[in-house]
Formats: sequence, structure tokens, C-alpha cells
Amino acid sequence: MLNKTYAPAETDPKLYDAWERAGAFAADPDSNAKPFTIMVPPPNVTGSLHVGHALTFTIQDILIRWQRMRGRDVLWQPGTDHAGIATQLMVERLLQSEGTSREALGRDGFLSRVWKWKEESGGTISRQLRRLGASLDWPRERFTMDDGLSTAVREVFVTLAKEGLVYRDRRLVNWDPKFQSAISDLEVESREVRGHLWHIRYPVADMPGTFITVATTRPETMLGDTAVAVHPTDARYADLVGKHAILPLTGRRVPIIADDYSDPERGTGAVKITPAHDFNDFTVGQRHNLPMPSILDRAAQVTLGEIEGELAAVEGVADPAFVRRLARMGRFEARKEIVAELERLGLLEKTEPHTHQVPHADRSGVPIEPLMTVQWYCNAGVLAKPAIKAVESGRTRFVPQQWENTFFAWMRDIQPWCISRQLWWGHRIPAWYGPDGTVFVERTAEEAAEAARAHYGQPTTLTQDDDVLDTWFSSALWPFSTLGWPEKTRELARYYPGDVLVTGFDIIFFWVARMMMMGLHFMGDVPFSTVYIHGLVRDERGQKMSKTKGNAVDPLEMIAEYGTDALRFTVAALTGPGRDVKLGKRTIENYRGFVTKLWNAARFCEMNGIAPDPTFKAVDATLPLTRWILAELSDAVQEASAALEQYRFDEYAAAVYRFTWNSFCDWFLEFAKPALADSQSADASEVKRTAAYTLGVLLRLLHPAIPFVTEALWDDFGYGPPGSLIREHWPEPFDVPGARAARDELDWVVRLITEVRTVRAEMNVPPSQRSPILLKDAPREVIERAARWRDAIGRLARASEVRPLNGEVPSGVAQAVLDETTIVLPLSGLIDIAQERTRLERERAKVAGDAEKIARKLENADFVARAPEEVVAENRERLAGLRGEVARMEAALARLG
RNA sequence: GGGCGGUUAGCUCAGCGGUAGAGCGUCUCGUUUACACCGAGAGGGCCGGCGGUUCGAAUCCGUCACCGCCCACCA
Repeated sequence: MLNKTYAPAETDPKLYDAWERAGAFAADPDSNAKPFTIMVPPPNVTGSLHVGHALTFTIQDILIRWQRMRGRDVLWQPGTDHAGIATQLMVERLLQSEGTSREALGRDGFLSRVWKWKEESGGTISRQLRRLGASLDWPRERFTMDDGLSTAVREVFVTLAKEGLVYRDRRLVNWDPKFQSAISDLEVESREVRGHLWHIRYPVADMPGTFITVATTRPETMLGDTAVAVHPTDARYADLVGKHAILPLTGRRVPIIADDYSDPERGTGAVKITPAHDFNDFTVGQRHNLPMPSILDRAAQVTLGEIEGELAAVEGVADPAFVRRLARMGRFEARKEIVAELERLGLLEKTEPHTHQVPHADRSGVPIEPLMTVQWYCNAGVLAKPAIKAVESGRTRFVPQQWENTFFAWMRDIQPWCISRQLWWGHRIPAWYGPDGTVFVERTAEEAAEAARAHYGQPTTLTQDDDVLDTWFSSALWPFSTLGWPEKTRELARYYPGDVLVTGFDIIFFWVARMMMMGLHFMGDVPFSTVYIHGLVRDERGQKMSKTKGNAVDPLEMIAEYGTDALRFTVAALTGPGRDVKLGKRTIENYRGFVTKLWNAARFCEMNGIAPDPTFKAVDATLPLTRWILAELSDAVQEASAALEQYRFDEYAAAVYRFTWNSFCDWFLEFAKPALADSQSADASEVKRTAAYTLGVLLRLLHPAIPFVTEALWDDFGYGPPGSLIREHWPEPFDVPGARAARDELDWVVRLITEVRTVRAEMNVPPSQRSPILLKDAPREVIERAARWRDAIGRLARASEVRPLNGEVPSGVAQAVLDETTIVLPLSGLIDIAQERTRLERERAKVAGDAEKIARKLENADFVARAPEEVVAENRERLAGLRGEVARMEAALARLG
């Protein structure tokens, strides 16, 4: 006997354990079935489950469970990402609380500490994914820094380096002064900053009293200026081009140059050029062959090394002593000092408030500093070309398709990817340097030593590159590194390329694009044929969720409170194409009601002795009721499958919800009650067997979304052995004999009951007050129908009897029109004639209005001539029907007197 | 500055050429062989504005307005 309510907290983990122990999630490389593969986007090993995970993993698990039921050999590849910066920072904080530090432990000590942390606490997210019901193939779990995956990383790096697609370069890089590492363009985000625009007078050399004024938001970088640029056509400055300016503070003579980069509309039209600290200035510097002194170090503190020798005292303009005091000062403090000094010297023309976008490091949150360093780069431009082609040709498609534009826009203008990071935690770059700086890129230290011996003609001591690779470098290999590449494993042959990649739009560039590039380059094929892009999870008001705002929904809390199924169904119901998911506690609570509804419906079935009957076939159904619910069920199967086929999780949820609640519970079970009450009745057996069949199909339809409650019911009813629903076959639409007639009949009964209920509710008739339902002008089929459904109508429409009305309509009755029949409800004493007249008049007006609209349409000669025949015919028919109704309503009104 | 998405019932959204829909919320009623995490009924909409195409536009095209996001830009 089922409990009064479903208790997910106790039941769900047991069901999950049973599935996992039984190997229900396991891929089977030996099977003959067609594979279906999803590579999980590996969560950070430091992570814990948040709503974003709940969304993405629910979607994936729905697809996975659905395809598994369809008989595919499903591989859902699990794993975690080492997440370089995030993990290193986390362990560093841990060390800090223990009174030690990364530096104190040294590189090796620190790394073993991180590994130890990973062994002890790195499994949190995997445990939490189990609570979400995610049916991942756990024994295949991988970690991006596993031996195998690390081999893959080295193999890719070395191969690309030998192909010239990975190389070292000295150029400006986005530098994070807080973490003191290079970062890629993607890790930079613009933030609006309210700052100032300082207008600074640079004296023109050999022209005493003449100044050229530049405007800047970063006066501290002027220490590294090596030119002032004006636009070639700017008449204001034409005479000054070719002359020199005296750089205030340092006294350096810098040329005044003409360059298109200068925009006469902005600032003063003259712009200071600091090639070593600004990306635009860098290109100007290259064009004009300017010196590029760095004046900020890796911590973004002033460093004078490259300009020390050039400092010159100039009366009233430059003072080497002042500049020397700036050494090792932070960039923002130096800015203040420099502004004060310029003011003192009378060289500060004016200061304006100025709001502008400043690039920040997304991780550390500090403004990035363009810095001249040597880094490793990947030539993404070359790798991007086949990836673009693959999407253009449809080999890989995006759902929703609009994201292809985003992908193309970025890929077609892709910049070299800086892949080295000045961190310790990550894949160490497999490059070794000889004493003279010669670089040996090899898979192992031994191979590098071998290469060095060949190069130098003798054994030579090498030093390995200190840097590690961008975390996304190893993520880019995930679709094949997890399958054993570079070994030629049978998994690799079978499960690459995968089918679907599910992820958020925020990492299309970070991850999707790079997997495409690497997959095509190393496997010769795309890593997946479909990329399903979902939205972001937001709170009920559409705000981004964040811990600081306090509006974050904790999925584990929701699971504890409402059960996993409620959370999952909510997510599915809200996941429309290209839309963010606005998730609130109330919504989850609401869908928990759906899970309960299903549970109670099943309980009701159980209480009535409804049990699976494997011999039952839909084609054997003979009754209108059973034929009708089976036809509805077949439609629901069809709708659910079509929705999943198109990644319409919202439509899938809506279809199964509607069928369960409206068709099965509200009408079928209610109509079934008379038959169930009398187990000897002729219909009882067929009704029960149909109910059992319907429930069985329904559980299968619902399983991908709400796996726990469906498996619990499946097991309890004994549809199969415990834990078998997960591998049960997905239902197919089926034929039902006489479906059309059954639908016509049930449709009529439902409309009759609804009509009577509406009248009674509007007349405030108490439910205890039963009334006869008299059918005036009813054709014979209708009278027969009414007789067949006497019990159900009696129950659901509170009728004492249902019969044709022969003769006069008594007075003091309520009336309603249903097709050609007028329903008469003698409710003597309860009917207020005036009120009834108002009600009927309102109805009449509504129907007459509809009729009028159609009549006007049909009077339009163009419509009749040009609209398709069926549409015209349909309208004619409708008009006739509506006019009939109006006439009957008018007759009813007349009878009221 | 370039691009993408959105604007439909109080809220969240579906519908994307032929009778304006759902869920929630609101109001009224309710101890009926499961379910109050429930049942029955009702109210609620110039489908953002303006133009166009069409026999017919929420739906297609153009344009404007507002909202959100992405990319670029430290004068």
C-alpha cells in the first residue's frame, strides 16, 4: 500500500544507489546498439552544486534517460576540471588559515598539498550530482589532471608546437597584477569606472612658451611615453609634426608624430603614446619604430630600470629626484603623486570627471595592466577555419540556431590565444630551456634531454618552463582525452564524435569553440553534432542570482525541501529555447504539487485494485471511455517525443503535465469511478486494465524528467523488477480503434458537465442540491449518450437524473444551449428569473457577436474569392452553428416570459 | 559604435498567417471512492507605438520607443 504522500528524502537516495549498484548508468561498448554520447561539462573540482548546475545537468539527464529508454547505448561521461586559478586560490587560502603559504611550501610541497586536498574533498560535486539524479557513468569518471588526460595535453601541445601553431612571443599581454599572471582576452571584462580626464601640457622643444596638451585617464603611464601623436589632417597641430615635446617629469625628448590613430574629435586631438602599456599605443609604436620602455612591473608598481639612464632635469618641467621617489610605488598611488607634481609645475591644464570602460581581470576584479612579456600563444586563427566550416556546413549545429551568429562573429575575428599562466596548479608546459635559451618542446624530460644532446652534441642541463597551461587548454581536449586519446581505444572509436553538448552561452567562446578547434585538428571530426545552448538561471524577478544579493536558490536545499523530482520538473517546464530560467521557490513548490498529484492518482489506482496486465492491448479497447483515454495517451506520447526531439523541454513538460492532470486525473479517473465502484459491472475489468496500461505508459513518459517518483511507482505496482523503469523502452504512439467516435462522445459529455456546472455556480446552487438535467430537442444519439453516461453525469454535474424533455419547458428553470440541444435545469425556488434573464442575455450577446464577426467576413467578396476553400467552408459551418445557438438562446429567453 | 534577444492577462511565459492560450496569483463556492500539495466556477488582454504586405497580421516586412545581454573602445 502506498503511503499517503511521497517521501523523496528517504526514497530517492535508495533508488539511486540501487541503479548505480546495478550498473544501470553504464555504457556498453560491446553492445550492438547505436551509441548516444554526452560529455559532461566538467564542473570545477572545487565546486559545489548551484542552480546553474541543476539546470544544465537536469537537461542532460533528461536527454540521457530518454535516449537510454529508446535503446541507445548511452555514454554520459563524467568528470571534473582542475580549474587552475580557482583551485590554487582556494588551497592558498587554506594554507593562510594554517599560518603557512604557497611560497613557504615550495612548488612541489604546494602541489602535493593540492592533490591531497583534491583526494579528500574533490568529490563533493560528484556526490551532489547523484542527489540530482544525474545518471552519469561513474566508473568512467575523469579528472583533467589525470595521468591519461595529462598525456593528451602534452601530446597536443608538442604536436601544435612542432606544427608551428603553438609558439612563444614577446608582446603586450593582458596582465593580472593581483594574481601576477597573464590571462587571455576572454578573461577580461569591461567595467564602467568613474575617473578623470587630465589635460597635461607637454612643452614643445626649442619653442619656449609653446605647449602641446594631451588628455589622458592614466597620467602615471607618461613615464613611458615615447611620442605624442596627432592626426595627419589636423590643422591645429600641423606645424608641430616633426618637432619634439619635452616629456614632463622625466625630461625625455619625444617626437610629435602624425598618425591616423589619433582622433581629432577626442580629448585634445593630441594623444600621448606609451607603447609598453597600451594595446593601441603598441601598434603606433611599431609603425613608428618607437622605443617601448616598461615602467610598471608585474605587480603594477613603478619600475625605472628601462628609463633610469634617460632621466634629465629640466627647469620647471622635469626632476629626476621626484621620479626616483616613485619607484616601487603602486600604479594608483603613483598616479596621485604625478598629478600633484604636474599641478605644482603648472603643467596640469584642467581635470574633468570622466566615465569610461576599463578592462578588469574577471577573476581578481582588478584593472588589467597591458604588460610586455614572453608568453606561449596558440595560433587560433588557423585552427578556427575548419571549425567555422563545420558549423557553416551543418556538421555541427547550434540549438537555438541564433547562437551560430555569435560563434561565427568571434571565430572569424579570433586573436592569438595566450595559453601560458604564471601559476603552479595546472599542466606544466612541456618546454625545456638550454643554457643559451634554446627551447626544446618534447613530451617528457627524457625526450627533451635527448633532443638537447643532439642539439649541443653533449648532455646538457635543462630547465623546464615554470608556467602552466590555461585550464581551458585541457578542457578543449575533453571530448577525446576522456576516451583515452592518444591511445586508439575502442571507446574513442565508438563514442567520438559525441551527439550533444549542453552548455550555457557564457562559455561558447571559452569552451565550445576550442573543443571544435582541437577536435577537428586532432580527431579529424567535430566533437559533437549538436550544441544545445540554454539560458542562465535567474531569480523570480529576472535578477542574476548571487550569494551577495542573497537571492540565490540552493538546489540542495530545494531537493531537501521539495524533492529532486519537483526541482527537475520545474527546470524542465521553464526551459524554453533561448530564454533565461526564472526560478523561484514558489515555482518549485508548485510543481511539487504535480509530483504529489501523480502519486495520489497512482494511490487511487492501487486502492481500486488496478494492477499491470501484460496481456492488455490498446486495440482491444471497446468502451468509449477507454478508447478516449488511450487516444489521448497516444497523443501525449507523440507530443512528448516530438518536443524532446526538438529540445523543447518546456513543451515536453507541458504535454505530460496536461495529460496527467487534465486528461487522466480530472476526467478519466472521475469517469472511471462508477465502474470501479461496482467491480461486478461489465465495464470494470476493461476500465481497470486500461487504467493500469495508461499509468504504465505515463510513468515511462515522465521518467526522464522525474526519475525517482516514477521508478518508485513502477516498482510498487510491479510493472517490472525493482529498478527496471530506467531501462524500460520509451513508448511509441499507437492506434486506437474508434478513437474519433470516442472523442466526439467524451467531448460532448465533458462539455455538458462543464455547462451545467457553470450554470449552477452562477446561480449559486449548493452542491447538495441535486437537479434533474432535461434535454430539449436532443437528437436520438444524444439521448443515448446521455443514458450511457448517466452515472458519471450524475456524479460530476450533481444531477438527480438525466432524461429527454418531452413537452413544455416548465417555468422557473435555468437553461443553457449545447449544440442543437437545450439543457434545462429545473431548480424550482433557486432561480431568480431576472438574474437568469441577464445571464442568458449575456451569453446570447457573446455568441451573437461571434456570429456577427464571421458573417462580416463572409460578406467580404475578396475573402470568399481568395481564401482557401476549406477556410471559407469552415467559417460557413461555424456561422450556421452559432446562429442556431443564438436562436435557441432567444427561444429560451422567450420562455422566461 | 557593432551585433543578438525581448516587449501577449496582475506575474512567468507559450503561440509566430485563419475562433487570443497555459501555469501561478485574484475572486466565489466546496468534508463528493485518491489528492486542501485538492476539486468546481468566474473575472482579467487596442498581443509596445506607427506604417506596409495580405481576402485576413499577435504572427511576415519596415520603422520608432523602451528593457536585457554580448563584442569593441583606458585621450
